[in-house]
Amino acid sequence: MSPTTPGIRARNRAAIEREILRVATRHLARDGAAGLSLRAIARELEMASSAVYRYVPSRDELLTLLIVQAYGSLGDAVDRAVAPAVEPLERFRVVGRTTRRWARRHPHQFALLYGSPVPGYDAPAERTTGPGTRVTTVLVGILGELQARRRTRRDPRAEQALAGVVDGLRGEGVVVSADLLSRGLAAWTLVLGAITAEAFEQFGRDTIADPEAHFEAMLDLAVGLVTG
Amino acid sequence: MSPTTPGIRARNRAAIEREILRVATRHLARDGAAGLSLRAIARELEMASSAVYRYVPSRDELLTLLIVQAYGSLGDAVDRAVAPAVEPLERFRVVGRTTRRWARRHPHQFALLYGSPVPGYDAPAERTTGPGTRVTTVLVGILGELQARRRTRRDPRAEQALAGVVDGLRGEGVVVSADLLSRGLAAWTLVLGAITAEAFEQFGRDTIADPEAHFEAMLDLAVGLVTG
DNA sequence: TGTACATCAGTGAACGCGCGTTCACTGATGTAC
DNA sequence: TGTACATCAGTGAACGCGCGTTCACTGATGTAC
Repeated sequence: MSPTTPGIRARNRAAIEREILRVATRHLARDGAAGLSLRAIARELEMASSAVYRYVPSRDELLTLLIVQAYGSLGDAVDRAVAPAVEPLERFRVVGRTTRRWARRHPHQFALLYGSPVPGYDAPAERTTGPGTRVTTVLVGILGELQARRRTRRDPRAEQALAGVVDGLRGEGVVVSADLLSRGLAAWTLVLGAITAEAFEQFGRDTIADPEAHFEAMLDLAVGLVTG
Repeated sequence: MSPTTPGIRARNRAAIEREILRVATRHLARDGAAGLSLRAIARELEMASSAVYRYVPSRDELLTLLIVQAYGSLGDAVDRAVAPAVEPLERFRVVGRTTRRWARRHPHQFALLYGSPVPGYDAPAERTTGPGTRVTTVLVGILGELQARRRTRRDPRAEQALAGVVDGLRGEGVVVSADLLSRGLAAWTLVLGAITAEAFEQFGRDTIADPEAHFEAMLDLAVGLVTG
């Protein structure tokens, strides 16, 4: 057996690793991050709780894996939904709608990424920031396109607030003025805020009669922020 | 002793109730809602853990008290900061700034009110919605004033999305069009979203060079949403 | 092809921890006559 | 003013639960010669 093809042990290993992650994802979806328990996962897989440690070094590591996976799931959904040919402002709407739909389908995952920090856990930045920037990258691409067909306005305060980011983006080949970036951030903050408000019921249950229509209204106003 | 003046037992009781709430508030501020523990509070007050049950019927009840208290604390801060005479748009800014300052000073309280739900606990609506509407009331008042000096625009989608709310407000003596209410909700969603993003580091640590300037920029754009 | 050894998966018991809540009980404080 | 009784605060032990993690050990799988 050549060393590149994995033996059955390695394949079993990979299969069980997937099983663990699958069950963990289900538990996360049902009970939330705070309720995630290695023992419960082991019980469901009918292994001794100690056996899980052959595959996952600790509960915190597992949480990190789940965060990475959640970012991946959201990133995939957005990438699938966004067709690059479409007009940038419409693309922005699609990103917003897709993120909202994803959040509604995976509320605990959404809370894990965008909600209060999990008590007793802090995400290792070096492993979660990468997967976390995929949606941001799409949004920044949209801003870059918008900038190209726009005359640059100066906004000294935005330049101060976002010093460094504008330069950083230019280093990645995206030219965006501080003014437009500030507006883009506001637009996305509004969209994410609307999703958060809905997910966490910040305005009370059943206050808003038609959540879809309300979200579309928020999207329009968000678009107005970047075009204005 | 007249029945209206409380005896020393009652006064001791009230004092100890305050003590418990004080310690609970400190623990909440330090460890967050998920880490709140009756036993830990009892330990700090040097009483048996069972003794706490003479004052607080359960952990969930205590959490409810803390939520009510947090809403009160935020409401007080906003009321203190907002002088009714001031121009409404400036008042909106003051509400935003005050809420942000409060959130930065009380991050765990903020998470309790506006973050992910506490696992295993759901707030009894009949006791938390009242205290939770104080900031909203101020905002609605601002919208009412703005409406008075504005010609009403019709927005059928907003009317559909917010059916009931507009009528409900009118019942409380506040006349706001669905269009303006929708814009006001967007503005506040943007402000709250910006505070949330900062509190939960949604855009990564240290991405924004000058958070104060950034927040002011968001406030300006939020104001633009209601005037636009 | 067969044998000796190394690697690995998985077990079961244990450590040490913390939690919410209940319950029978003691002793002090208040109340009614 | 004094006495009998009721109320209340507080105790300490216990129940029952769950958790993350470690460790010595068994038996199967893979590897080198």
